[in-house]
Amino acid sequence: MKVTIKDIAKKVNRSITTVSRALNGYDDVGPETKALIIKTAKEMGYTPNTFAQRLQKQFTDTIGLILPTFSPRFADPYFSELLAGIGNKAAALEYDLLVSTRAPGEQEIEAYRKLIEGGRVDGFIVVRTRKQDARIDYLIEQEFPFAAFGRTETKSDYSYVEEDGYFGMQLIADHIAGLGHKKIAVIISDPVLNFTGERMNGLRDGLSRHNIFLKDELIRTGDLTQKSGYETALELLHLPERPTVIIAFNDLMALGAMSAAQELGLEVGKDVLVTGFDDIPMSEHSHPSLTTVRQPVYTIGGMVCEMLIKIIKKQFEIHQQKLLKPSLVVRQSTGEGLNLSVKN
Amino acid sequence: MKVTIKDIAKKVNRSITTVSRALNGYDDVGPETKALIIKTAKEMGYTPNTFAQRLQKQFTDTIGLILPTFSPRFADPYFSELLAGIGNKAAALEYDLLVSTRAPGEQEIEAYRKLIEGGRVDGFIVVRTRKQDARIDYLIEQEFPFAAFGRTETKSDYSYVEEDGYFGMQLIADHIAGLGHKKIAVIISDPVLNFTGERMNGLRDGLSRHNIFLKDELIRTGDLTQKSGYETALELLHLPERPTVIIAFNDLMALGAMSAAQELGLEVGKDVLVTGFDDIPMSEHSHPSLTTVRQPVYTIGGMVCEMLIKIIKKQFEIHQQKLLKPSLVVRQSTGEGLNLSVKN
DNA sequence: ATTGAAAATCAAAACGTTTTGGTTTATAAT
DNA sequence: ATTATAAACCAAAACGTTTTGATTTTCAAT
Repeated sequence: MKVTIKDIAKKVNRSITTVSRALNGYDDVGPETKALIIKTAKEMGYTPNTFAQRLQKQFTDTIGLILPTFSPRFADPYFSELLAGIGNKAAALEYDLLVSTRAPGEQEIEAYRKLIEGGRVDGFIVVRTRKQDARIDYLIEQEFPFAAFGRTETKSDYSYVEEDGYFGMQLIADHIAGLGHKKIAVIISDPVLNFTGERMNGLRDGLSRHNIFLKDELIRTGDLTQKSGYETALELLHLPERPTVIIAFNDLMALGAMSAAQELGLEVGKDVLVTGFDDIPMSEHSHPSLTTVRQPVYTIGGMVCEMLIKIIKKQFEIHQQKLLKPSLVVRQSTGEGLNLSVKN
Repeated sequence: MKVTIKDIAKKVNRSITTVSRALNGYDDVGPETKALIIKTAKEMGYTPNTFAQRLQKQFTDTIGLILPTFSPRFADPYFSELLAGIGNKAAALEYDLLVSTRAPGEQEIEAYRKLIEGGRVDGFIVVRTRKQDARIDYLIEQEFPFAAFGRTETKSDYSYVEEDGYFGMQLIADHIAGLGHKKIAVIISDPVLNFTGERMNGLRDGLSRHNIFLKDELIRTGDLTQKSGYETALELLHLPERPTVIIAFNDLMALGAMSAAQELGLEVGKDVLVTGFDDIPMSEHSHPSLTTVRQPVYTIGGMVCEMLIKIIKKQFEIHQQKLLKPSLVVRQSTGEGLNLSVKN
């Protein structure tokens, strides 16, 4: 049988009020009773019943995270790292993390609604924001605490952490332009996602400063998986006028694109350059290694989590908005240090 | 303000008992009152307070998952797919999923203890079992419901789902032996993990049937990340008598090993064969594509989750133990269809 | 001796449900 | 007309906490 506050009260011959107050460090209980209570509580192995606490205190010490699963096979190193970042910070700050997975759409909002109405979480972390984001609209309308990883086009009055995709893509643009390439193909992500637009603008503006303009025909949309990167690149590389650069909007697609190029017998980094975005761990040890934009996902996860908890605790009244400057990581896929590899 | 059962009771002029019973489908409430109650509940947007329910009913409808994070950068597609499998099944069966991440060790058990004592979860899913698994020992001792993905060496009386690593590695052994290779290197995983032993035995036994015996020098331990696969393979390939096959204990390390080989100018699938284990999505679209053993992680996640929920609901008394037969997926990294790739 | 303030303690209410063990009302059977 | 049965309903207790608003005790100051 679980030990309750009542059992302790009986044992030390005090009221449950006193026990509760002693355990919660109030100063209106005598020093020796307090010591005694704390000692017996430990001896009896007392742990407070969370649900009773939460029912009474009207908050949950839990944050919700509903992962948008796009493809059926949701195998993304990016997300597991983000999750670890969020989860570890939450644990450090003594919060529970309630995780759900839901495909974008009607069901998704329903999942948010249920958690809110059931009083199950104190706030949400919203990830992978869309240009028009029903989740954010809903949460703002409900005045429910949340923090987002990413911005939206429409609303702006909420707390978020964002890496500057516009800036990141300019780094790529400068790098590629600096290498003298002009036939540039792009594998973008779903235009519905906010970062797609950001990155696209950054890329366009960056290239145009070097008088390079993208051809519509060379812009294709992938779904952020390696598979789609592979397939899209295959199409691109079969075009009569083959592009010499493929810029992918994330690493997974870039890795897929490299495979496609290699399968066609092209040397990546020479015959065709490939760039990614994210810098997942794989990108450092792929062959060739991938030039990409570093986004410290683990850290970002922690930041968003911390931000949300501060919001929940009302530790600041104006919304926090952090824009992180990513950095360029130049590797072999754009020709860096390729001469190092020698047969045997 | 949140709508409670009391508000509804007041509105329809019935007791809260009746409202509760109507909402829970008891048959001792009149048909029209029942209809009325259900209707007003919907109109007022009533959602029961989960904590009150749980406090009263003494169960939580929540399952716990504590992910063992080995490396600081926890970016593993395998785990995010597993998580999706578990999460979606949990949602389908109306259970919450409480996720924590914790490095193996003292703190880890502490995390289990806290969730149990606080009455926060009805059961656990234990993943990536160790040969001697303190988590499982603890849960058995506490008689707390759980289901594991993986077995242990010591205890056996509990429910689990396991893919047959012994069998899987025999498939690899037969395949490799059939190709006539003898200089075989292995990148194993941490010997503490249960599947390491299983797979090793399968590999040894499989190869010995073809009169092939592994050299100790060619057996190295990695940590399941791509990086360690890369580094270990580099060592192996620099050995005076270079192995012609590298068998890695998971796909991530295999992909790293391929990069290493390629960096040394070796052609994977010809100069050196590489195999993995898991069949993560990346493996199909790497270059060359990776020969591996398919493990349906998403499905397994769902199975373990379902199993646990059945245990919680006491839907069977003897422990369920499922051993899945994995299948071999032969691809280019062991020479399959390599002739297809043509320069331009 | 009385008063006042401070220290220590506690009974009862509250949080929002479900469950227990009824009671009331209507209807049918004697 | 009484009794038994079924249908519809409900008051109160319970789950395990925290909080509110006391009350009691102690002790110093008058």
